[in-house]
Amino acid sequence: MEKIKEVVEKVVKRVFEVEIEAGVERTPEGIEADFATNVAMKLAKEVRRNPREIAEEIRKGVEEDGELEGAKIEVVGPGFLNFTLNDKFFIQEVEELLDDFDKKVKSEQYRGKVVVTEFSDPNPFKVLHVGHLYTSIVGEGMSRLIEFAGGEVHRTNFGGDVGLHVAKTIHALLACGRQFVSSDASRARPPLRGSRSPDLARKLRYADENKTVSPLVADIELLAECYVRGTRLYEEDERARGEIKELNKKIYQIAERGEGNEEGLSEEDKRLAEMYWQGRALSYKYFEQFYERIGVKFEKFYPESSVVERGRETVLRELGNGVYERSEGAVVFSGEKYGLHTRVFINQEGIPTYETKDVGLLLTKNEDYHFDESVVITGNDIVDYMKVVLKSVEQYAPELVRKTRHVTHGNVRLPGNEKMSSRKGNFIKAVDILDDVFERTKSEIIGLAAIKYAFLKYRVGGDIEFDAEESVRTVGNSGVYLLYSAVRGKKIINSALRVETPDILVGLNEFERELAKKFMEYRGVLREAVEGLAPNVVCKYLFELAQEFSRFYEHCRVVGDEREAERVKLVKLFVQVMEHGLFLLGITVPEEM
RNA sequence: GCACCCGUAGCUCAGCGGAUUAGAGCACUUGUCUUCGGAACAAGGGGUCGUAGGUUCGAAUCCUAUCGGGUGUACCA
Repeated sequence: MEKIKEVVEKVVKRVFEVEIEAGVERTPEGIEADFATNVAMKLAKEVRRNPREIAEEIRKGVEEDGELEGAKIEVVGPGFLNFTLNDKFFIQEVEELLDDFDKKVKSEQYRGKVVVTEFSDPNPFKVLHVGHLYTSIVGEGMSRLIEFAGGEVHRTNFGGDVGLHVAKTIHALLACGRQFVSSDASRARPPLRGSRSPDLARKLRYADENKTVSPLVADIELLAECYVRGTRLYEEDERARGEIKELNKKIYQIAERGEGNEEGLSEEDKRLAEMYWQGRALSYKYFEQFYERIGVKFEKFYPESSVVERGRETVLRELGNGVYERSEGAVVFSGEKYGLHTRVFINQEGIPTYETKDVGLLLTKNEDYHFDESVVITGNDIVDYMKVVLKSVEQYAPELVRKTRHVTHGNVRLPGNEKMSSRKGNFIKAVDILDDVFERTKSEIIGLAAIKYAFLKYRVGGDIEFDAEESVRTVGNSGVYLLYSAVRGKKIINSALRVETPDILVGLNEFERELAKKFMEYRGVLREAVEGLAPNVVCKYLFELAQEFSRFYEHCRVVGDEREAERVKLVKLFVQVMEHGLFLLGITVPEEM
C-alpha cells in the first residue's frame, strides 16, 4: 500500500509537477481490485482538468515506472485508479517485512524532536479514579506513538500538592483526629495484588484491624473520606470555609519553606506541617505504585508547589507590562478581546490559582527540556480554560505557546449512566476497575490488556463507555481476542517442525493473500496514527488483522502441511505485527493464556 | 445568553482534508467443526448517517439554519 502510494506520488510529481498526497485505500468489498486511489480526482480540482484523463496519464506513468510490474491498473468510475497486484508483489512485500521489520516499518515523523508529554495529573491528597486510569492509558499510548516515530519523549506529571483541595482535606483530617496508619511513607507496602471485591473499598476504613489491606491504601482511603467531608463543610458551613481558607494560606507557606524547615513555627503549625508532608509523601507513594501496576513510568513529577513561585513571578512581572490586570482585588487576564473569557490568576487573598501554576509549569518544562513540542493531555472540560492560559502566555512567550499542543479526551461513562464526582465521593476508583477486571481474567497481564484496549479503541476526544464485562469478552472487538490470536500464532511457531526447508513463498491461496494484503496496510496505519496521535487507529487495524489471521488459521493448516514452512513465515509476520502494534498501545503479549 | 464537543443499525462505536454498493463489534437468526488449544470460522436480517436547506457531476463527510444531549463560562482544580 505504501509502495503504491510512493510510486503514484512519484509519477504525479514527474508528470504534473504537483506535490500531492495519494490516499491509497483498500477497495470496497465486491470490487475486484486490491487497492485504489482517488488522487486523480483530487488533482483534477487543482489543475482543472478531467479526472479520468488525469487518471489515464497516471496509469501510463505507473506502468512505465515499472516498480509495480505485473500490476493491473484500471481507471474506473469518475476517475479512480484501481490496482490489482499479482502474488509476486505480495510475496516480495512479505519477504521484505520479514527481512528487517523494524527498519521497514519505521517512522520518521518525530525524528530528532524532543517532546515532553504531560498526562494523568492526579492531585495528591485525593484518590485516583477511573478518569486517571483513562488519561494515563491515553497519555502513554500517545507517548509511545511519538517515541515510535523517532521522538525523544519525556513523560511528565503535574499535580496539585497545594491548593484548596488540600486545605479541605487537612481541615477534615484535623477535625476527626485520626492518624495515618503508615505514618512513615517509606514503610508503606505495595497494595494487595489480585482479587478484591469491589465493595471491599468501603471496608478499608477499618484497615487498622484488617491486616490484609496495606496501610498505605487505608491512609489514602482516609484522605478521600476527608476530602468529601471537607468539601461539604466548605460548601455548607460559613465558619469552616473561613478556616479552610486560612489553612490554605498556611499550607502554602509550609510548602514554600520546604520539608524539614519548621523553625519558628508554633506547636500547632508544626503538627500541621507534619501532617501535610506525611500526606503528600503517602500520596506520591500511592501514585508510583499505581503507575507501576499499569506499566506507566514518569520521568518527572511536577508538584504545583515547585512551579507556583515561577508562575507568580511571571504573572506579577507581566502585570506590570499590562498583560494581566487588577480587578476586584484579584489579578486576572481579560480574555474577552480574544474571544475568550476572563480568568483569575491570583485571587483576592493573594493566592495564586491553578492558572498561575500552569504558567509556571509551562515555563519550567521549557527550561528543563528545551523541547520542540510539548503535548499536554487532559480532560476536555478544560479546553477553554487552557486557551485563556495559553493566550496570556502568548503575549510574552509566543514561541513557547506555538510549541505547545493541548490534546483533550472525554470522560469515562459506565453502562447505566452513573454520574461520578470526586466531590461527592461517589466515583469509581481506578483500583476498583483494575481489581474487577483482574478478577474476571484471573490475570494481571490479560486484564491490563483488556482495560487498555477497551479504553484505546475509541477515538480520543469524546466521552467513552467502559463496560468491564465486555472488555474481557473473548469474542468481538476486545483486547483479549487480539491477545489470543497472537498467542495462537506463537503456539504454531513453536510447534512447527520443518521451518528450515523452502524459505521463499511460492504462491498464495485466497486466505494467505488476504493476510498478506493486511500486512501491507500497517505502515499506512502507523503513519495515520502518529499524525493524529490516534491509538484507536492502531486498535482498529489490529482487530481487523486478528480477524484476518483467524480466518487464515481456520482454513489453512500450518503444522504438518506440505507448505508448512511458507505458512510459518506468514504466522511469524503476523505475530510480529501484532506484538509491535500492541506494544504501541502499552500492551504486552503473554506466552500462554 | 455566548463558546466548544457530540447526535451514523436495538446497544457501543469506526468512517468526516467529498468519490466505486455507508462499515465493525455486541445482541438476534442459521450453519461449520472430533481443533496447529472453540477464547474459532461461515452466512443472514437490521440504517432516508438528528432535521431542513445550500455548494458540487457526486455529501455521513463542506456551508447555513434548526432540534436534541454534554461541557465550559472570575477568585475550584
